[in-house]
Amino acid sequence: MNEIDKKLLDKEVRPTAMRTLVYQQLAKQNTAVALTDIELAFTKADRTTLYRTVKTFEEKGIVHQIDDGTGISKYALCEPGCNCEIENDLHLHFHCSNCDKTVCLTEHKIPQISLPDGYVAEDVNLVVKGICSDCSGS
Amino acid sequence: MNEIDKKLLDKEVRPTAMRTLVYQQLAKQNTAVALTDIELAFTKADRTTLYRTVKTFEEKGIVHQIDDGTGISKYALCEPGCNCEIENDLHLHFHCSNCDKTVCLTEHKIPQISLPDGYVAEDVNLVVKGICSDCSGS
DNA sequence: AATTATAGTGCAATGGAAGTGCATTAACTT
DNA sequence: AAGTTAATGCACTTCCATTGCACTATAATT
Repeated sequence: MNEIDKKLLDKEVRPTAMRTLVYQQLAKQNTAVALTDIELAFTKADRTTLYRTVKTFEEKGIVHQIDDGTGISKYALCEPGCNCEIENDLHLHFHCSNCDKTVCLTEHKIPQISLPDGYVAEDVNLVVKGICSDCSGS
Repeated sequence: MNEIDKKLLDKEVRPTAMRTLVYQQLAKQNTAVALTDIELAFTKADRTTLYRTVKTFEEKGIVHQIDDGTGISKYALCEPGCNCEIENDLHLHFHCSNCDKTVCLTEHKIPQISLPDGYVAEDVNLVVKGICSDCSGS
């Protein structure tokens, strides 16, 4: 059994051929990808399957969903350092308005936020928009 | 001429009847509203008109658009303290996962974010999700 | 090994929101 | 009042997310 299947099993996801391939594909990326991107990579598979595969991954904590403000959900593998479910360990995301790519800045943690009385925080989402290093040419 | 029309003119927006009404409606809210909400408040007006009205307001700095992660754009009037266009003066938003309302926490500014080399920030969006004061019952 | 149960996949269709083109109407200008 | 420009309403399109149902593959049971 390969590494990926072990990881899937570890997260209580049955490692089907499709799921292994999708995981592989996600692991290749250095940016967060939209469902459409995955679709393009697997022209033979159905969109619904990919959709549900990613949803399953998300529920089981294998990927995290990113809302970068484009209106299109992006997904990225949860890295070892990415404990999405643990508060105060959330990283921020950067969306480049030039190349339209979204990257996880895993090492950049979101600072503690103070809220007014009565507000209970459960999740924090921080997206910075601008020009990424590839596009700024520096 | 009433107060609202003065404000619209001040922002270089011609104060039509529709626009004045939409402004009025937005001023009534204490939460950010979706286009659908505005639509429901003006059943006689066309959705496109409301859509374009809000777009115009946004372009002219009368309202700001909020992406609270639900995938539906919300809008809220820019308050005197809300200088959306000026960087580092962005406030954060809170989305209640119980009542599904989004509020502007105008007094809570977003802290300065440090980015890796080559990244240029143009806009920052910070949304906290959780339970609002109305729903937490405290 | 055959049978049953469960989970995964593919196809088709729906729904919701955003956005566009064009004709009509209202509002300003001279 | 005539002409120009902006605003509005209607119809339509597009895009992504999501669901229902049938079919297939996988795992469990006998």
